[in-house]
Amino acid sequence: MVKSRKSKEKEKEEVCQTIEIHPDIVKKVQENTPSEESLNKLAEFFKIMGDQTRIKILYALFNAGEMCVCDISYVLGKTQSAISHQLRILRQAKLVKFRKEGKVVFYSLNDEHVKEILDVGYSHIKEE
Amino acid sequence: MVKSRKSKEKEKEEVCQTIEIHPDIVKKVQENTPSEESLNKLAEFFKIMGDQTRIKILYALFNAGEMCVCDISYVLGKTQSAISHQLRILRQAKLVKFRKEGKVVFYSLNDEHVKEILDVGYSHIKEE
DNA sequence: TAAACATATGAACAACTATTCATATAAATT
DNA sequence: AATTTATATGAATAGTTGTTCATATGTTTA
Repeated sequence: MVKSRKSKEKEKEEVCQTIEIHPDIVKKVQENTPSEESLNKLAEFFKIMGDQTRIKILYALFNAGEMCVCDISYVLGKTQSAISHQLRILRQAKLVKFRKEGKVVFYSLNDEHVKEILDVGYSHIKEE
Repeated sequence: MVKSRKSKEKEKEEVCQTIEIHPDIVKKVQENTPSEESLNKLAEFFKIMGDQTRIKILYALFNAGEMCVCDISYVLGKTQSAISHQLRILRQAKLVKFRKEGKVVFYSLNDEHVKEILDVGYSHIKEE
């Protein structure tokens, strides 16, 4: 069912004419791609990192080590409510952990990866 | 203006009573945080990674090396239009590059970082 | 040059999300 | 016990985003 348009080059047959696709490429891609569930989780993870407020919270926690909600609100210039809502999301994603001391709740990064990912992202946006 | 509630431990004064914050912590965070512009770009970058379709495209390109739009559509089971729209976003973010050969447009990853970031993200979601 | 094809794109719509506002909970202070 | 303080959370809203549909662009083939 596959019609290769050109075979000048050996591996260049993945052309897509009349809705027919070269099966080798398709197979290769399908085999090496993580499961649907993993891809879901991965997208979900990046989605959580993809918000300015949350990025700022993560950077603040990295620099301070540990901060209470009120401090974060002050530093970021956002309402306590907005910060609390975002902290809940970060908590559920297990990107931050917390510790209660009386009324005050201290948040900190939960994971070595978080800074690592921020760094890789940073070096990407800083390149050119 | 700052009232430290407790000084049992030296560095634990970042408590936030009556809207007053310990200035040392605030200063430290403010000095070490990337510029507003960088944080914007960073959030924007992660936002782009935070979509299942786009993640799948990136994985497919990584595995195949190079793919035309129609191939991608077929592998991901999405319409050509949906894929084209997402490719435009990936293009604008410089995550993919393209090469035209007649009618066909071949896309590939533009950046070493892309796979690196996918990997770091993957190892995060695979941990527990 | 007309038809077929691969890709791109604008508009519309539905789904999602971040913030605000009001209020709840829970701990500390008076 | 009542008040103050720190944080959490539900509901409402405004803004954003991904997909679909229709169509445009540009290339190849007949």
